[in-house]
Amino acid sequence: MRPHDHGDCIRRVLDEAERRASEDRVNFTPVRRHALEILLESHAAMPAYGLLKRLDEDGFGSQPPVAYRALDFLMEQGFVHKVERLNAFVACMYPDESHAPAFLICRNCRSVAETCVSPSPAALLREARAAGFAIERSVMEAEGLCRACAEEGGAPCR
Amino acid sequence: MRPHDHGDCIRRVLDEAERRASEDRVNFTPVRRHALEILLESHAAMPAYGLLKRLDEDGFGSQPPVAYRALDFLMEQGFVHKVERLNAFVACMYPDESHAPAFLICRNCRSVAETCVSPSPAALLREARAAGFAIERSVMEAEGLCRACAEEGGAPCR
DNA sequence: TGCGGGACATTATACTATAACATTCAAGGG
DNA sequence: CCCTTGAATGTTATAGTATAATGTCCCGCA
Repeated sequence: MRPHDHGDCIRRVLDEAERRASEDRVNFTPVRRHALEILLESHAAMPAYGLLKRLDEDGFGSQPPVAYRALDFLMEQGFVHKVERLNAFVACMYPDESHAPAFLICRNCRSVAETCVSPSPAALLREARAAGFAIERSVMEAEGLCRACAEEGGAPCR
Repeated sequence: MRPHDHGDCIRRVLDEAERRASEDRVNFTPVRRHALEILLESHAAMPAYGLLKRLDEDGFGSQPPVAYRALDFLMEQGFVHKVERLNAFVACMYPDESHAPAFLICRNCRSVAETCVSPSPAALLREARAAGFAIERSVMEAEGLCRACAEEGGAPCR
């Protein structure tokens, strides 16, 4: 992950989410908003039970459905993606664009860089058409080493 | 999934696995081989505990490590892939080629068609390079409706 | 013969996710 | 104003996925 002004980065996404939520008349409740804020704190993927722990500490309840319901909502709205490879969740960096997310997952520090590939890569679309398969969503997950971790023990990405 | 001679399909993959295993001097033990056979029975993804049940019925033991150890081996050797989206496993249809697997996952019948995309799609490689990220493996998972299920209640794919 | 390593057995436990049902509360129609 | 309705949340229980840790067996080899 390239260094960046993370405060800006959070604010930008949060504002966009706020805007989209009110526009779509969906209910951006405190627990949902706070869950998104927590996920935005870093670009690392966070497990559901990690999020739950944070939500609990902040007074939102301690039972699994608290976290999973917030996550379900945020994913439906496209504010959060699940990184299947890690069974963990990250805030979407492009909440304003329709896209098929692609993740660069660092196996060392678990940071997750999201880059969008076009809705679905052309090669895959071709294959799918040939097989008579109708793609509804797709995701790409690549595992490897991020720049910081490759630079030998460099500070973990933020 | 297009109709095909599944007997041939199984034999072909099993032979190739056998060949590769002896070539690489790895130990293709009965439980490992049988696990692969079970996964080859259909192109649907099978959960670890489903595989475990089958292995148990066939006399290979009933504890989770039985299944997970066999799966770990088969994945290391590239004979089996994990479909993260389903927490389930499928036999690889291209055990003789190095590839980044791409899955077309039917949300209705859970059939999984594997198609290989080149080691990593060009667009993603470009993004990764720009971010200083070194990709080690990647996978693409697309969800949708397979031909059989799209043809309204058609027989589930085999 | 002894040793080293891979495979397997066994027990226990950690982690991930959802089902099912009760409660609350706000918006809208009669 | 009251009632209905539905979304959001609270609460309890349980299902499903995966690994840790330790010990045993057996085979190849010095």
